[in-house]
Amino acid sequence: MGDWKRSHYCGDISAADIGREVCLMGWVQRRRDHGGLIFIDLRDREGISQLALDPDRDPAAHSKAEQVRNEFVLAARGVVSARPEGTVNAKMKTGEVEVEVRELRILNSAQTPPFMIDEFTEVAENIRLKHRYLDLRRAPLQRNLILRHLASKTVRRHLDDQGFIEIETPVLTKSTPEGARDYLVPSRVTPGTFFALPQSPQLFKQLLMVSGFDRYYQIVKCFRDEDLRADRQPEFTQIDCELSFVDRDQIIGIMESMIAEVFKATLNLEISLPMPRLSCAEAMTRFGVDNPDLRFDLELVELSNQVEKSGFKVFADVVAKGGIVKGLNAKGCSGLSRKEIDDLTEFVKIYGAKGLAYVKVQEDGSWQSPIAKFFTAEEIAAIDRALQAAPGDLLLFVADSFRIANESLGRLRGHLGNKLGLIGEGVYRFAWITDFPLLEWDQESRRHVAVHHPFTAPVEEDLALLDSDPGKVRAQAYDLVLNGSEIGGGSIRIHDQQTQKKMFSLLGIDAEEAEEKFGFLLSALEYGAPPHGGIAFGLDRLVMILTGSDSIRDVIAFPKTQKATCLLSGAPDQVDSKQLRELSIRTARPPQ
RNA sequence: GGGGCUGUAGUAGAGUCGGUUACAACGCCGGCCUGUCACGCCGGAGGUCGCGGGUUCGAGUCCCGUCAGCCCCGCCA
Repeated sequence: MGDWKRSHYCGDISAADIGREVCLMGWVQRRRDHGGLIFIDLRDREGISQLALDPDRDPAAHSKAEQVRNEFVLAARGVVSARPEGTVNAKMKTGEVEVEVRELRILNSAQTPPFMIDEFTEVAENIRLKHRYLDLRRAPLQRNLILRHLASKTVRRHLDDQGFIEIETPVLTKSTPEGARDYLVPSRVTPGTFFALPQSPQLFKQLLMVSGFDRYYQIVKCFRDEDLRADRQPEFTQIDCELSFVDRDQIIGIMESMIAEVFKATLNLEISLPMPRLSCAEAMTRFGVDNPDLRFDLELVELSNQVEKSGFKVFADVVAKGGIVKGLNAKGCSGLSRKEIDDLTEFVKIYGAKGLAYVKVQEDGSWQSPIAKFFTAEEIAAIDRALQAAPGDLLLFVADSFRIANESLGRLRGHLGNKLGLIGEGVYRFAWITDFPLLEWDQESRRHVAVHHPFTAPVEEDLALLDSDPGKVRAQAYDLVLNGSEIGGGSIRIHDQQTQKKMFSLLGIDAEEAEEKFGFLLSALEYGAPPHGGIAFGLDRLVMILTGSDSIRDVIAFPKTQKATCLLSGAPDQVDSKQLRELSIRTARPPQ
């Protein structure tokens, strides 16, 4: 660069700078060589400016420009000038002006990149990931990561304003039972033992409350060794918060105003507060899932009463055995083809449903359906009434256990919302989901498991039920759902040792194991633990929604593939046998 | 662990019923061009059809396996 100093970002020069001498540095987006005149579009993170090189005016700069290729790194000194009449480019932010280059320096050359650094070229994701540093040069990912920064910055400012203190917690910590599979790190100093990477800083932030920090937050990496999805990476970032001497509503109030500020700062959107709330039970009843997408209706209706005495054995038997029948009215969809309905049937089978019954409501209001013949006129009228059926509608039914009927039809609801175009662009619908059950019976392990986590406090008036009917106990837990995606969740925590011990025992963790795995927490609870609670938001998911991304990978600088590998660095990889010896590690199976 | 989709020049695609030398575009290289802006025109180079096996006189195409990427189920307190 010599003694040259950049004066402006490429995207930042405008008509106000006409006549000014500038120095730009950036990458060659494009060179247009007219034999005489050469134009170069120079790009940096803020945008693109056109360099004009005239052989008559500056022959030295012009001849240097002849060697330039895409993605070369240039420094250009010159004068901002108005483009001649008729050559203004209205599509460009800087399209009114150009830089008449007086001096040009090639700061670095570049190989032809494996794909074009532009917005027009679609590239397979494995190639993008292998050359991630080039993909990150492209405008969409630049935009996403800059917006992510803006979101983080807003969160920090808001929480600081609210008296939160940012405190770091260990990344090398202790593996504890419950929850996701841990990533483990062997200890060299204590052979045969392992650290775990945190699934969340849960216990440490509670200990910080015991320490009296009162309001803590951290934007922090968390690690879960589970299979990946479009919205799940093995390492992800949480906005992690914990507060003392507050109740659920205070936490919700602080957090929803934080989220509203993030929307204001990133999308310039006003979110109306307070955000709506739904009990978990109501969400299940109306939408079949505990993370409903509220951007469209298509509500589910339970029809067990209407069909339990019907001649349609599939429905009647399910109800007789304690299951339920639920229906949903796909308004105006009676025109769906047999193939399309078969596809919907396949869709619900993914979630364990055995089938999908359907009714097309004809012009005269009568049913066209394989199951119509099993129902009396009264039953048909009752079902029509419950579903508010009208000519042209398509009624869909699933009969199964409570869990499967709700989940399969609830997922189908989401699928139809997309397929039928019921979801408007730029619409954001929040809901706090509250009153989750504390515990859930797990068939496989024949025990109760925590719905949220083992440190969640029961609703006070349900405390007595802990002994008599633990499945009925509600938790002081809450999730924030946005457009059908869970973007955050938290709870009021247990702050007395006796309740915490009882909770462990309900989860089938005996006193000895509780002491071994969670002894440090149990001890801390004895030394004046304040009432406290908190929440954690998935920053990646939030930014995914803010940027309209289909994949979490598009909001993470260096993401992993579905097989949890990094195509850029080649991680994970074998290590030197000396490293393994030092760690007292021997592998049972060679890598394939 | 399971279900599904995809894989053809650097990139993204076409390739019919199995049949000659695998196409055109963008990019790349060379030439021409003094107001373009995803510049234009002319010419050129570039292929282990993911990999392995099988069927066949003959496979990019059919079959089996395998690898990789993606979507989903399970899993994710």
